[in-house]
Amino acid sequence: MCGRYAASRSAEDLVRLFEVEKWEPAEAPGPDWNVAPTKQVHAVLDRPLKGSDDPRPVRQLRTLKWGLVPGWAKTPDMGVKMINARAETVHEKPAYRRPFAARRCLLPADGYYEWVTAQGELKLEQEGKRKRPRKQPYFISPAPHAPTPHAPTPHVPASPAPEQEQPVMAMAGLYEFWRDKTLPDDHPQGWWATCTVLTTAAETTPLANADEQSEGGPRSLADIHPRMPLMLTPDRWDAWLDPSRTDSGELRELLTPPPEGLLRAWPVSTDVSNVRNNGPHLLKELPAPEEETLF
DNA sequence: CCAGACGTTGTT
DNA sequence: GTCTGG
DNA sequence: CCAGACGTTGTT
DNA sequence: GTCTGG
Repeated sequence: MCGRYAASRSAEDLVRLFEVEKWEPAEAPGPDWNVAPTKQVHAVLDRPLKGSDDPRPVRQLRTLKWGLVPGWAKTPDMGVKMINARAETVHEKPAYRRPFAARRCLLPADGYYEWVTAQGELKLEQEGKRKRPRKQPYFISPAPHAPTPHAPTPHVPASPAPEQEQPVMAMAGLYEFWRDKTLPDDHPQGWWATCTVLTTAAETTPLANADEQSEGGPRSLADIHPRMPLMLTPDRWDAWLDPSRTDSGELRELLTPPPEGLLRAWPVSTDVSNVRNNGPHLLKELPAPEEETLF
C-alpha cells in the first residue's frame, strides 16, 4: 500500500518536470520527507481554470489534502480511510468511480515508505512480552535508470550531459471536491480538495539495487509488502491526466503496472515512524539494520 | 419500501 | 480495543 | 501509514 | 449520490 511518502521537490522543479502551466506559489506546500494521510500534498492535474469561461483543460500544480472525501459524504472524516484505491476495482467502487472517470491526477513523490514487522515480534506481542511490535521502515524509490521526462530545461542552453538526477515518482491518484455545508457559501475553507493514491500488486522481481542489499534483506518489493503505489512512467502522464478520456477500458489499460525492476529499496531509521520527525535524513540508508529474522 | 454502506490492509 | 492527529 | 490518547473539575 | 441487502 502507500500510507507514507516523501515529497521534497520544489514547486518550481515540479512545474518543469510536469510542464505545468498554472500554479499558486503561495499555496505550495514546502518540502516534506514525511507525508502522512491528512497532510497537504502537491498534485498535477488537467482542468479548466477556476472562474474561467474557457473550458479547455490547463495543466496545474495544486494543493490537495491526502484522504479522499466523496462528494456525497455527510462529514469529512470518511477521508481518513480513503488514502488508497485499488487499481483493480477503482472503476466500480462508489467512492472512486466518479473521480476515476473525471478527476485523475498525479502525486509527485521522491519515493514511499513501508514498515516490515518481523514474525517474532508479533509472537512477543501476543505473549505480552512486548507492548508493541518493532517495525523496520523501508524507503522505496525509482532507481536512477527509471524513465524521466525529457522536458526542456529553460535557460540552460547547450548544457552538458545532465547529471543523473533522482527520477520523480509520479503516483497515479484521484481527486475530489467536498463542500462543507456548515460554513457560509463564501467561506475560504468551504470547499475541500482531497485525493487518494492508487495501489497495485507489489513486484516479485528483484529490486533494482538487489546487488547492494545485505544477505538477509528483501529481494523484491513483495518481500516488503504485498501492495505498492501505482507509478506511472512519463509516457502515460498525458493520457492519464486528460479529462476528455472517459473510456473506462482505455483508462484501465493505463493502470497496468510499470515495467518491473525500476524501484529500489533500503532500510531507514525508525525516526520516520513518528510524523513529527522530518528532514532529508529520513531517506538515508541504515548501515546495519536489524533484519536477520525479517525475511 | 427504508437502512446502511460507500475503503484497504494485515492478522489469526 | 478504537479513535484521532499528523 | 504510525503514535498517542482514551477525562472532568476546580484551582492557581 | 447511488447501490446493496433485507
